[in-house]
Amino acid sequence: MEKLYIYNTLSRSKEEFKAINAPFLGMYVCGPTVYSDVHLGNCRTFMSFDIIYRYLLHLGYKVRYVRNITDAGHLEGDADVGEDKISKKAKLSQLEPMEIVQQYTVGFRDIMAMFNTLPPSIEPTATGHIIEQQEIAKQIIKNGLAYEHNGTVYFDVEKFAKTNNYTVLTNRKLEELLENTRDLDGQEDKKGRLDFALWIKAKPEHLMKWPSPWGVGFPGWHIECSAMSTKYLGEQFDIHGGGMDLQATHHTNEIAQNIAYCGKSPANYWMHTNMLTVNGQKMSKSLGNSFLPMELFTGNHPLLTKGFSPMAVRFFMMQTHYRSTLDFSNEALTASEKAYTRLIDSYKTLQTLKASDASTENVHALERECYHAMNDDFNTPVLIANLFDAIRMINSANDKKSSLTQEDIDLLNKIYQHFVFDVMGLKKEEETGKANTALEGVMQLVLELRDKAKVNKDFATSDDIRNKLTAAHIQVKDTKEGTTWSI
RNA sequence: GGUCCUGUGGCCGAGCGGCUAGGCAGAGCUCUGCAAAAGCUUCCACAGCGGUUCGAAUCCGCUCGGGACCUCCA
Repeated sequence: MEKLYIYNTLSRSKEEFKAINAPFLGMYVCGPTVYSDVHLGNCRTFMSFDIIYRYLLHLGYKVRYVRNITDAGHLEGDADVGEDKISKKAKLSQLEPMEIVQQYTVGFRDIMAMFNTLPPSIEPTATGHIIEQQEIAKQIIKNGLAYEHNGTVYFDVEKFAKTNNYTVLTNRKLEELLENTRDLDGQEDKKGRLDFALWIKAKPEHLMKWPSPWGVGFPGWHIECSAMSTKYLGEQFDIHGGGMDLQATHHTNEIAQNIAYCGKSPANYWMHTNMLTVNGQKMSKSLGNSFLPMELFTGNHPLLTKGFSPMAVRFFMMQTHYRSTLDFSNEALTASEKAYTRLIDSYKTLQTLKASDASTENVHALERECYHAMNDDFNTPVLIANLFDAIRMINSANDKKSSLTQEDIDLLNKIYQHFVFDVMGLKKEEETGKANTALEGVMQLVLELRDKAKVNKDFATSDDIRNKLTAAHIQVKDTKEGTTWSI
């Protein structure tokens, strides 16, 4: 079996993947902060890791995939002095913080399900692990790498950096970081300018707070991931992932915390997904250029001419490698939608193919190429290019311009099952149910009437029916085998 | 200011020393009552200038763009 290569941010190169304890595999991905609707950029990250998760499963690994829900501790504004995002939203909406959390967690899961991403094995929350976070903070203090001041616990970055490489993930020099860190207000309690909070003293008006050895407060943002990854995956596990924007601060601090806590760097492979851009600029909440998934599905957005189905969007995302920026536009989406439709239509054609005695195509080579693409750091764009070769084979055979043996047809079916449905997580978007059954009947009737007109050479009538169906978004195709329709 | 990424045809995007990426759009042909679909063929590239090399989109240098991170965001 071909080896799997993964780009590791730690080494800035592709490395052969070796699981610590195969076939078991632990993967942690930083999840969303549930204080507002997920925007499309988050979705891209989670879809990328969904493909990675699915491919690892396909390869036979027993993956424990942990993706947290940040429901406390993530601050608004400047480090350590801003307001907790969820508390703030709760105040604005006059709701309990946990009502905010519930609302957006449910919304997030709904959207993820629409995109057909598999749920993680464990989806732990920060508020559910306050004790664990305090325990880690205590141990880091005990180990001499954190200190308490006025009810807030800070991580001592400069002390840590004396014996450890604090900037493994970014390759920056500590001195430069120290020089360039902006002066922030209200942080006179810190010893070093790079120090970050493990535990933050709560002001009286703060809504989400818990008792601790240092007084009433709430956890810092970074420590939740250290606590939950350690709890569910152990002190060392295989893969840690997240968006690239988390690399320099969140993940850097997470590694420092873990090492300060137990002397071990948490993950062997750090994977970072690139950003979604709009007109070349990062799509982000703060820039106000973000898209909500629902706006995309309905087409209710100034930059869109129409709505796009979740599967078309998923396909669109996969046409770009996860480490490249993906520029988002109506035109690009439209192109992907058509390509996606061809991919699925071709699968339907495959089900009707008749086998020949001899084959003119090398389907085995194609399958190898598909694996080769995915083994090369999950290269979905190349995988898709290969799948379009499969489409060509299927359509050619359907047109009797080439031939496939039954074995080839079976293998093509297997390729579709493995790569299109299992790994890429695409699915046919055909509604089933009563409404659809009724529509089937109506369409059969309409097409019969049209066929009669055609037989009578009454093309005016047959074209009229077709045009009106087209206007109703029903496409009619006359093939040699008869007339087909699709929505 | 620092760290890093990036510049590929009308658009989106792979490739990262020699071998057609792919998709969408465009053109032609085949099929067809006409369409559509499908198939085949085809047009359109590697920001610029130098260098290394038998050979560079791919490596190196410079120039000019674009972006990310260093403050909240996946």
